[in-house]
Amino acid sequence: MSENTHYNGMNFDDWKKEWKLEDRYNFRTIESKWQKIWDDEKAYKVDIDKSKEKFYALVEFPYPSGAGLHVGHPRSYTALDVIARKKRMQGLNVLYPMGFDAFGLPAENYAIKTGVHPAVSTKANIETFTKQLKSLGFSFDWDRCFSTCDPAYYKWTQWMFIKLFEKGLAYKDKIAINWCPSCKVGLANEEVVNGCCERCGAQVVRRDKEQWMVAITKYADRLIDDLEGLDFIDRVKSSEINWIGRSEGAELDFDLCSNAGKPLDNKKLKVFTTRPDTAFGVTYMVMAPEHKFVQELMPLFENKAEIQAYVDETAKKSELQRTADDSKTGVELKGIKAKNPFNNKLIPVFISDYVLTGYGTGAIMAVPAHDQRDYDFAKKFNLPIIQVLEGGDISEQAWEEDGAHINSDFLNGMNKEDGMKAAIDFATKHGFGNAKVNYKLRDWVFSRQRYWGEPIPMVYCEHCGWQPIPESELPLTLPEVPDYHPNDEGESPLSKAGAWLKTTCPKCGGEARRETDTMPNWAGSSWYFLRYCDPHNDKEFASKEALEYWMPVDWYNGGMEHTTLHLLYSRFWNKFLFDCGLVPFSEPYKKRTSHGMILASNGEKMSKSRGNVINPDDIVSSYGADTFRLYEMFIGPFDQVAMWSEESLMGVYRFVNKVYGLFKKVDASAQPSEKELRALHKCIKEVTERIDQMKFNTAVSSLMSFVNSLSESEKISAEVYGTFVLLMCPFTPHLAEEMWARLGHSDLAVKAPWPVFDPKLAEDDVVTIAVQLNGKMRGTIEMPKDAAKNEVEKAAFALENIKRQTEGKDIRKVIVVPNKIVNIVAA
RNA sequence: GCAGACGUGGUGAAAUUGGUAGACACGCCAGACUUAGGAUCUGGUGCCUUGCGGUGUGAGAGUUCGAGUCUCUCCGUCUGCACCA
Repeated sequence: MSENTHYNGMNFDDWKKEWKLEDRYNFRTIESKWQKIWDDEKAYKVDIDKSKEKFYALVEFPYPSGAGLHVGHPRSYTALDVIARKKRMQGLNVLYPMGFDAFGLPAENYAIKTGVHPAVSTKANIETFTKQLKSLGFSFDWDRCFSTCDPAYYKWTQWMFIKLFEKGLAYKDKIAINWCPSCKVGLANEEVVNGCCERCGAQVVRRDKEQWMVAITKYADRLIDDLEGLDFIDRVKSSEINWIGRSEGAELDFDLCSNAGKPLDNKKLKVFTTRPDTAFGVTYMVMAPEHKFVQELMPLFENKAEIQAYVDETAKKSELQRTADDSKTGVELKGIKAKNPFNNKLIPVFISDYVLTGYGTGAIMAVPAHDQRDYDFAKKFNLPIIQVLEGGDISEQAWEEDGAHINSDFLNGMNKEDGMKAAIDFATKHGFGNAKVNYKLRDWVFSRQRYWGEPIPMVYCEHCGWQPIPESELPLTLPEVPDYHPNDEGESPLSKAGAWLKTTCPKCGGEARRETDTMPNWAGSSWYFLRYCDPHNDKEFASKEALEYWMPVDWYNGGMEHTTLHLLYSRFWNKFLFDCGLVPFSEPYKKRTSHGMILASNGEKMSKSRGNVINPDDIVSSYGADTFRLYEMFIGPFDQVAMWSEESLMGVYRFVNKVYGLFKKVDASAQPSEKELRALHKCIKEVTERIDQMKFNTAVSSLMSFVNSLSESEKISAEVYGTFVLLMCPFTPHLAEEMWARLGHSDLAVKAPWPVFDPKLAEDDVVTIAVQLNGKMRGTIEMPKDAAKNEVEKAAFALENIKRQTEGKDIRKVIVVPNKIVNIVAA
């Protein structure tokens, strides 16, 4: 494209003449014009350039739903677009990519309803999303766009799964999983919200199933510890730490015995406790009803029927029912006792659903004096309560605070720290326990009984067990199936794929059967940021050179709701690849921020059912992309929830029009006044700083203030207006580009250098100093910047108000804070 | 219960981190103008008071010459996790 195309070869004055013909701000023409030019010129395409500093800005790629883009998406995308654009103008080599997280349930459910292949509907949705995103003028490098459902992409997702398998981190296990009876699919813990399916809201039940698992728990410590050096906002860090839930304590073995105290063979009840030092207060034991000992020891129990009935009842309960009711129920296992290894006392053993099978060992030592749950249980079943920590009134409730040890033999008198150490030492010495760290985090359930996901590249052979398919057979593409319904037995639609299922064992060559489960949609998003570095590579998932240049991500913005899902998974995944020597950094993201949700104007969540959804397309067609972008940045603090307001949007629209209209006053020959220059440089300073601090709302207010300050100017110099236009560019790139061209520039505004402020001009040379009397404001004085203290003091006392009110009073003290305030203390 | 965030006009919010509270915008009031446009422009707008002035950042106390900001106590809101031993 020739240099003059966007300027039609005209000179400045000709442009102005033509412009007069179109007095109104026609955003439709302007925006589509510049979008086409940026597209044609590939203005945002980047390549590795080692002479330049890189900057990798990332936003969470969307799931291309049939509903199209939501107003929440552009809040995040515009914010990082502003940052990316500014960094680009500041001379950095900026990677700002976009793609699609395209596997997932909605496309599959749509297929079940309509018979349309998910690949077809997904492709159509991606086209809609792409069009919508382009209409907003984001500076994505579209050449790097891909979808997680592209075989060329998921080939590598499968390849990485095989790596996980080879390193023993992916394994098949029969576990009680969270089963959604409505979606007919197993869910990861992270996908269960209040005992209900995150997607459909149905109550989740427990179900034993063979599942592929990924051993994320092996990385639990590193996922916590490595947060330390990262620039993540606090609530993200604390959520991750909380979710991983590390607690330090001990594992202790209690011998199970006959009523007479004779130990049963190989039946040691292992418990996890964070307070081994309270062991002298243990008065009974509790196992989860699912604990394997319950069935194994069943012949010994005197009340078999009662026990079995309780076990059955618990199994029927949903997670929600089980946690909603905190009244304590349970059954004693009559016929056995446990022996407390600290004092050899025999104590009763119970089963109760307040003990969870999934945490610790599925059994606890109960210390009713110092744990409210145990206390409630003990009261209900009339069990003894022995206080072992001083303090509180245990006739009322459990004492959960610290106190010196009592009734505890060799621990007596010790504080918590010493007691813990002594108790663990004792257990270790006598061989019944050791220090132990426990996590709430569970291994990642990686199987989904669904069609629209990456096939798990594994085959099962009678002789050789589970084997990965050879790398040469990747990608293992999704087969066609007659229909997409999962069945009630929890078999994936892939089980209907006929001939596809049969294959040979890569190890022995014998008959083998393919895995029919697919991966969760979190799989593809766990490494997409790596692929952006080198998206067309068909030899590797990304070249070492590209990864070394672009990684880590410098700034990643996304939703809070992904903190314990995608963010945690992808950090784990990256660490795993790092351990394999495949990526150069152990943490993928340097900085993580999170945007607040956009609510409807009444403060409710936007939803189809409430009918209060704002469609970005409507806003773009009524007000233009620039107004939309600028409004979303102005709406309020970026990290907080905001309410949609059409009135505020109008205010921003007026401002955009005003900036456009200001061109009328632009005069190529006008010299900027000092006042204008000062206002301009102050604006450059503020906008620059505030973008970096993510204070977009006040950055916009700086732009508005500057325009207000020009209201008295008859003529505006082209230089001042041009600089201002560049400051607008990250927010309103189309308008900026248009006005930049009209000023006679033949280069693109989006490639122009970011304005730099002159510190001398950015600060006022005359300051207004407040004058206080005994801390109360009594007036202001105008002084040159950095005026001498005595001058300032003199001016302060010269104020009428001060003269009058200090008359006859004793001046005790005068505090002068340079350029800020004078406070006179008088009595 | 645990963790995190927060509480400022009629509304969304600012406040250079201890120094003029309410920037910027919405709304409202008054006026100007018009080629009637989703108009635009000018001025005003925390509360009480005719004025002088007083008062004001959830409540209360403290530190300070000076507190929206720091400390303590209490009240309230939102978000995440939650029978996690």
